Amino acid sequence: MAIGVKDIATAAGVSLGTVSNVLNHPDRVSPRTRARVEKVMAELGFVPNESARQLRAGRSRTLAYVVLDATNPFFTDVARGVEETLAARDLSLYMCNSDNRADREANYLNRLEEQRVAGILLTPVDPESPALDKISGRGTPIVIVDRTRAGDTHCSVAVDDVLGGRLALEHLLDRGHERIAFIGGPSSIGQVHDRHAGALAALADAGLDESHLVRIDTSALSVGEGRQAAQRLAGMPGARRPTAAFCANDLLALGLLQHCVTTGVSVPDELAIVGFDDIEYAGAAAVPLTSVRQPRLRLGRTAAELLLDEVENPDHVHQQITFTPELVARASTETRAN
Amino acid sequence: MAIGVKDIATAAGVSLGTVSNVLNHPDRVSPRTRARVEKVMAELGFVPNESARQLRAGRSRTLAYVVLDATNPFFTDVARGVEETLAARDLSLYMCNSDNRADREANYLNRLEEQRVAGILLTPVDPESPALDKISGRGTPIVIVDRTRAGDTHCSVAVDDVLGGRLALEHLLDRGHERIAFIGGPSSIGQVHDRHAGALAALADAGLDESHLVRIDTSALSVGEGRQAAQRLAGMPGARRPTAAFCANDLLALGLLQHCVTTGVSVPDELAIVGFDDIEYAGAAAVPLTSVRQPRLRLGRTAAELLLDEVENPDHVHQQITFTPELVARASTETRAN
DNA sequence: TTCGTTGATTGAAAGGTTTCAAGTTTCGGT
DNA sequence: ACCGAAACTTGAAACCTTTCAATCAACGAA
Repeated sequence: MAIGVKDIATAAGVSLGTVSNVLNHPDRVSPRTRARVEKVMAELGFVPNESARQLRAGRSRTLAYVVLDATNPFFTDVARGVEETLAARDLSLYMCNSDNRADREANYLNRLEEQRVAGILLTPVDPESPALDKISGRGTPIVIVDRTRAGDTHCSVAVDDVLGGRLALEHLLDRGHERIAFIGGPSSIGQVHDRHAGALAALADAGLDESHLVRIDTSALSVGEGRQAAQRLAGMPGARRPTAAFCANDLLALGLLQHCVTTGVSVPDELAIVGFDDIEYAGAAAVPLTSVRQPRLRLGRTAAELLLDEVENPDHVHQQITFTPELVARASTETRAN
Repeated sequence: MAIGVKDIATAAGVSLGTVSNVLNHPDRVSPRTRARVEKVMAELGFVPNESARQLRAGRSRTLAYVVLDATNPFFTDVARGVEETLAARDLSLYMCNSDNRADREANYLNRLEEQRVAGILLTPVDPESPALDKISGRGTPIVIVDRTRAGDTHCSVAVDDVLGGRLALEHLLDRGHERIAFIGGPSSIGQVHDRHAGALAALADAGLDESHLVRIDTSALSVGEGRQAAQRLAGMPGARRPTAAFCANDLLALGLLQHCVTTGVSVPDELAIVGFDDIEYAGAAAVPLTSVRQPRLRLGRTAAELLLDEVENPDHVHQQITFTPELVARASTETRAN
């Protein structure tokens, strides 16, 4: 059924090798035969079999980016940065969604390794997983995105989440808040852990003890979970209820904000809110959201560059790059003029 | 360097065939040898070469979804629906982003066909492109998502965009608006065209001529373009300025809204806004957005089911499924009580 | 003891491409 | 007309699996 190089060769009256040359080394073939072969290929609808090609030639023209949550605009923006860098080269990017589940991530990594992709960009569920060493040890380069990893076994591109957490909390403390909620979870997510740690550090620096940061745990970093957190917050007795919330990401913050707005809780007067990521929707929210901005596109571009270098450059050396986050203050934490 | 079945066979003291059987037909092999072979595979870090496997066996366990815009939450939600359906089966989904560019779409489709993926879900730049017939004609099934196509050459799952446009406009007319902006573009995007057509139809039904719908063209369906459209709107002389806007999707609507809020244009009093898609952020916006809801997850699930049927079922027949959109009214179009 | 079964294992062929050493053609120069 | 070099073209081997017909081993039945 399927047309192969052999059929093309026969139909065009040339040898297999020539057909292959038309495909891979057009310069080696005389213009006339090339034209003839190409015509036949078009007529017969020839589609080279990438499996066979890759099997024989050993190379691959696809990369993959395995993200924690494809529905989070933060990650799709990073992906856009990756694509920008790849667009120049003749490479394709497949995006895979681990949905923050180790089993799904493992599945995808397996598949990608079996497929012998040229390289993998990964925002890992657990950056310390030994599976990563195994995979890159066998020859599929991995660049870690939005996380760092102990040691210099891999390239990584990340943002200083601890600093980010610190910035967020300092901002709230500056505005006089002393009972602050940290909304995020599960804490197994590294980003959540680091941002929380940064918040605690800021608290300590301000001479306040940990009791000033009440932790509200969520089961995911989603808008829905943000809404639920809002209910829990609302259920607290007024005296103990926080006057501000630092959310581990913008999705949570948006959910929280939405619930406040619909239930008539005034933001920022009754509750100030800080998010994290500064996704595009943060500034457009009911009350424009103060958020800790990460250079998303840049993250993606840089990660892609590192990966390409590791793929193409034989004396590549691993690099850990860390970007600095930046707090963007908006209405959700404004103090009323008085 | 790389370990192959041959190495495993040697190390385990069995034949190639047996190693392959351990992989593909474990029941055919005695428990004892199976254990031994598996042990050796683990020790040597054997990773089957999918290219070779696919070349010989002819099957593939991956599907792909080529979307128009990976940063649009609408599409990632559809993708989530797809993944839900695929999760049960042992299949992987690769997401590719055409960014609404025909050349990138063609590139991806090419690659995917060369890779011999089991099937493709596609939200096409141009559903009538003959390329689609060629590809599916050669044996790679394609299901069209969020668009329909003349004829019954493919399965498709879509939402009635014309009806959606009509609903949006009827809603605005009901609220007394008679100078309405249609914000969207480029009109080469089918969804934009259909939604506009629906709007025009509603206008006609109301006995108003086309001049009541002023078209503001955008170069993409993004938040940024929405902000720009807002500026153009603001630049119009008061007498001719529309009192309401129907945006071809929620991203535009959010951008428009954001600009209004920051420049002090009151929504809905000075400008009522209707979006399309009802993405998660629509309800959480500065002014909660009235929007035309599409059943996103259901769209994805259904598309995946159709594709699986086409892949697995020899006497599959193509189906065109159309869902009905639904208007969700929120504050952005509320009429002030008076 | 031998035969027939069943179950486990084997080994060669096949799948579609690229590679590369070897062979053939072309062409300018004499 | 002939030579040598340069330009093309060729064909077989190799890439790593899976498949399947054939072989082998074991074991219960006759």
